[in-house]
Amino acid sequence: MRLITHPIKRQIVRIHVAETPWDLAQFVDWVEANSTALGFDTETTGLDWWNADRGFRCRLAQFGTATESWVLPVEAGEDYAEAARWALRQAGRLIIHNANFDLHVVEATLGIPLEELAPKAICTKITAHLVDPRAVKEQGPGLKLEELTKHYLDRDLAEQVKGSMTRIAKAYKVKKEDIWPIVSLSDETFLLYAGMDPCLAYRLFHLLYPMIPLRSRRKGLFGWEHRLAYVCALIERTGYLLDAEYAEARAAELLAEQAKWEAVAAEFGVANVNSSAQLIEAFTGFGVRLTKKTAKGNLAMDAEVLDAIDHPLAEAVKKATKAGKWRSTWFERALSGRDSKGRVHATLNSLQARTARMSITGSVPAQTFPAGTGYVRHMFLAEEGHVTCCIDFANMELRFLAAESGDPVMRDAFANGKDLHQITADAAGVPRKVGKMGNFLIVFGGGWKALVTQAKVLEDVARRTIDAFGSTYTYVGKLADRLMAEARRTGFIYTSTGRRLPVDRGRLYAAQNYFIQSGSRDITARAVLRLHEAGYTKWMRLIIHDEIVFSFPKDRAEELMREAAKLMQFTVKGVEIPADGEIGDRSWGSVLDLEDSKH
DNA sequence: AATTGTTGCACC
DNA sequence: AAACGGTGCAACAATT
Repeated sequence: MRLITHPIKRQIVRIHVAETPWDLAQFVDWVEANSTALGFDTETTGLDWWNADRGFRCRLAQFGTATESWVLPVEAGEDYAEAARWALRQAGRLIIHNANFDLHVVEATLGIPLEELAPKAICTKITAHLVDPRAVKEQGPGLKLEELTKHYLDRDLAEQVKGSMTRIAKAYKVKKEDIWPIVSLSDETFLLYAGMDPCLAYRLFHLLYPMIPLRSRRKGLFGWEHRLAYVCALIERTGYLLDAEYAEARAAELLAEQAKWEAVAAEFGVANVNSSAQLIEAFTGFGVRLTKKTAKGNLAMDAEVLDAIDHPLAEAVKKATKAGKWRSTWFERALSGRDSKGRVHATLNSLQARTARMSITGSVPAQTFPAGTGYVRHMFLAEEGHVTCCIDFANMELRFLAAESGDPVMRDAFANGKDLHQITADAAGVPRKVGKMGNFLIVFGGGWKALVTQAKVLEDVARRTIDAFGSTYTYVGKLADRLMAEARRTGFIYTSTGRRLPVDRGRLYAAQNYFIQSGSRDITARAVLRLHEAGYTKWMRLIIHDEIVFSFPKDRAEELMREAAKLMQFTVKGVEIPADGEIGDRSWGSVLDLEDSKH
C-alpha cells in the first residue's frame, strides 16, 4: 500500500493507494468503519461511458471521508473491481460530484445497475446548485468540483489540483483531453488528484447541505432534484436510435453545398468563409461601408450585416457557413457519438442554468436543433414497431405568469380561449405580430428599445406596446415590483417551489424572467417525475424545456399519448397549463412534417 | 502546439 | 427612465 498525504485547509488527508490485492483487507476494515456515508469518484479513459464494449474503461475507483481516502486501481485486476463493488453496496450513502456520470461508469464497467445505487446517491453538484446556482463568470462559486473547492474549501488546493492534469499532459506531450487513458496508475500527481476528489465531495456535501435555504428543504427540493436526475440518467442510458443512413446522406449533401458556395467565395478572394477578418477585408475592398460593431468593439460580420450587403459574395458566405455548421454540429456530431448498437446518448444536465433550466449536451444538442423543419430531427428514430410522439405545454411561460400574477385580464384570456397576443395588440393599436413580440419581451424582461430592434417598428409604436402591456395587465407589474423589491432588499428571490435565485443588484429587472423561467422549468420537472412514477420512463427520449419526446409502441400510441398528456397537465393557482401531443411515424422529424401539412 | 477568448448562430 | 432572460457548440484569432 502506498500512502500519500496532503492537507485540505491545513488538515492532513491520508490517501491510501491499493497496490496489491493484500492491501484490500485494510480497505475492507476502513469501509466497515465508515460505511454510513462515503465520498466516491472514478477516473476513466474518457466521458463516453456508453462505449464500455469498445475501449472505454474505468481506471480508478476512489472512496473517501473528510480526512481519508482509498484509491483502487480497478483497471489492474478483478480483485480491485470486486472490492469496489462490495464497498459501493456496503455504503449507506454515496456522495458524488455529478453523480450521474459516475453511476453510468459503475454500471457500464463494474456492472451495478443505476437502479441499485441511484437511490442512495447524493450529488454535490445538485447540492451546490440549491445553495448558489451561479457560474463563475456570473460572479458565483461555479458548479464544478474545482470551482466549489476553490470557493468553499481551499483556494490553494483548488489551484494546484486544477493545474495538475495540465502539467501531467505536458510531461506526456499530449493534449489535456488525451491524458486520461494513458497516465500511469502510479503517477503520484494523478493519484493525489484522484484520491483527493472523494474527500472534497464528502466535505462539500457536509458543508453545503446546511446552507440549502430552509424554504427549499421544506418543499422537498433536495429530494426531488435527485429523483429527477435519476430519471434523466435512465433516459441517457436508453439513448436515442440514430438513422445513420439518413444522417450520412444529409452530411454528404451539405458538404457538397458547402463546397459549391466556398468556390464562389474563393472567386472573390475569400479563402475562408468563417473568417470575419477576411470578409471584412474583402467587403471593404469592394467599397462596402461597415458600421455594426461586436460586443468588444470590432466590426461585426454576422447574418444581419450580410443581409444588408447586396453582393454575390454575401449570399455565398451565408450559404456556405450555414451548410458547414449544420453538417458538423448536427449530423457529424451525432454520427460520431454512436455506440456499438447505433444509439446516441445525450447528456441531460437536469439542474444546469442559473434558473435551474436543464441543458442537453454531448452528441445530441437537442435544445438547438433547427425549428420548423424535420431536416435534422429526421435522424432520430423511435424503436422498431414504435412511433415518435411529442407532447408539449401550451404557452407555459405566459400561463404561468397569468397564474402567479393573478392578473384578471390574462387569466380571463386563458380561461376563455381568447387571443392574448391580439388583446395586447388591440390595447396598443398595433398588428398582432407586434403584440405577440411585446408579450414575450415582457417575459424576458425587455423594454421598448428591444422591441424596436426585434419587431423593426418605430420608437413610439414600441413604447405604446410596452405601455399598453402595463396598463392592460396591471397585476403583472405588481408581481414584478414585488420581485424587484425582494431582490433589492435581499439579493435573492424565492420561487414557488422554494428555490432561491440570486439576482444581480444592477439587473433587478431580470427578477421577473428568473421567476417565470425557473417556475416553468419546475413544472416540466414535476411532469417528468409524474411520468416516471406512471411507468413512462422507458419511452422517454428527450426533455426540451416545455416538450417531451417519446417512442411509443405503435398500437398503443394514441392511448399512451392521451394518458401522458393528462399526467403532464398542470394547474397553477387555478390556471390550466395544458399539454398537447402529436404522433408521427418512426422519425422525430415526421412529427414536424405532420404539423406542417396541417397548416 | 495547445489553450483560451471572441464571434456567430442554433434554440426556448 | 430604462433595463433582452437562459443555454451549447464550431470556427477562428490571440495567447501561452
